[in-house]
Amino acid sequence: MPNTCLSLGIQYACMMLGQNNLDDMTRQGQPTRIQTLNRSAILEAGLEVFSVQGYRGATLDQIASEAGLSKPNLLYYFASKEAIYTALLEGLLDTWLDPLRALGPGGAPLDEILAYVQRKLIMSRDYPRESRLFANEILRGAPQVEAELHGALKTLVDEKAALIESWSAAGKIAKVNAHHLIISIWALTQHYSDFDVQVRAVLGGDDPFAGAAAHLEQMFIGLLAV
Amino acid sequence: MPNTCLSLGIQYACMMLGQNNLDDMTRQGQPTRIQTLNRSAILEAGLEVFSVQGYRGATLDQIASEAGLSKPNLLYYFASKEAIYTALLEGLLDTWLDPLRALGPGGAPLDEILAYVQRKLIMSRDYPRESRLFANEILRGAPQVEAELHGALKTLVDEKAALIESWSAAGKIAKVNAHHLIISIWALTQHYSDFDVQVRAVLGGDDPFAGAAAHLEQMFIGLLAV
DNA sequence: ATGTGTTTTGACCAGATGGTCAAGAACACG
DNA sequence: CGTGTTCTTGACCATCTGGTCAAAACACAT
Repeated sequence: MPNTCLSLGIQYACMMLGQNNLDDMTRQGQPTRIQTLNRSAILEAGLEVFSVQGYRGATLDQIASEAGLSKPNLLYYFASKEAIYTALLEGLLDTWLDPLRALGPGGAPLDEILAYVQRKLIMSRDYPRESRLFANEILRGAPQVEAELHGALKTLVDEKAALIESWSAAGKIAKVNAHHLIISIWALTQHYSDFDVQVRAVLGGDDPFAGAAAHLEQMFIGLLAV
Repeated sequence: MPNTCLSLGIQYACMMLGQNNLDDMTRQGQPTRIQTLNRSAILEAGLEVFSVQGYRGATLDQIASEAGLSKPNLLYYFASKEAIYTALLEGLLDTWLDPLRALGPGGAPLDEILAYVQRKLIMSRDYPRESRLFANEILRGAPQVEAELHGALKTLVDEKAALIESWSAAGKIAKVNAHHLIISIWALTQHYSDFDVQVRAVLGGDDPFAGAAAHLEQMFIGLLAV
């Protein structure tokens, strides 16, 4: 049943761009066990390949072989190379911002920020491929996520920056430029995943993340303590 | 004179891999005016394209068109795509480390480090393409420069880290992990070029580098002042 | 076991891509 | 001007790459 458009009588779905056969099916009900399995295998493989090679550098053959599927089979589950990439990016920024969302007025200001730094560092340690995928996308000029950067990202950052600056103004932490503070937290934590091979070369045998946790804590205490 | 190997009687040169015609010529004397011009136009174009697209993502056609030359003409000056890329990377790490080399026992310890931070930030501002080229290479796993990372880079960093730790031990600056200090300087400064589009999205209209200079100074004074 | 819908794949295609080559155009220089 | 060298390019090639398709293989409910 290659041409679902006509054989199933759901032509309307085929008017939408970027569709593949599966989009029709999933619209009708739960994905099958095999669909769940293979789609996630493809996304996993795509993450592996895209995060190292970037969008243009990655090939469907690499992804297919990494996923243990044939290339036509890939394209049975995703309409195109771009669809795989988009599926990966979709929601990634969202997940990436979760640690920042958790920063709130609940605890002591300094502790809130230090906890954010550590959460972000742990994400770099545990999800380096996601970090690199994102880094590749930004290096290219963020063609796929630029809208989100100016939308969701900026909104959230502005909100959290306001909170931090209120702490600053109240004398609970040192006076800082809150936007640059947030940027510097990203820079410092993501560097340990994105530049992993350089960091490890420089450190010799030491585990980067143990030393990083201590160093970053020291940095932000020095910057923010009053 | 396409086949220089036989027509000039310098077969020995052709035994070396990666040679092109020009390598034979330049071996014999000064490059001509046109050679100097075109080679640098190609490197400039290659920098422009590789820094955004990465090695695999860049195409000879893009580079040729950016350089205002035909593709066969590119390959008259460089033996292959890889040769262009290698020529760009060659020496880049070296240049990249110049600011660190300049860090020495001459001035007041804190000033030396702060000056290094500012030099590095200025390089990010003035040479963002070089920074991104390097970032792309590292993200890929540094296939072309891994040897240099473990060699020249590590040696220099170890040397400067020892100097910084001697300052630390003498109580002239706070006690810090000097390796992580250097890494954090790289992370913070390079982030402003590599993640430029994200930084600008978050900051709105503000010039990133003005704010960055102040923020980084504040960070490292907070960390290092005794 | 049979039939229906799902999943998989070998063969194929068009366009892109890195690279070659022979011949012509431009140049340097006596 | 003439001539040997340097420079440039149109046409071409093999391979890679994203993507298509029809048919075969499979899963599974009845």
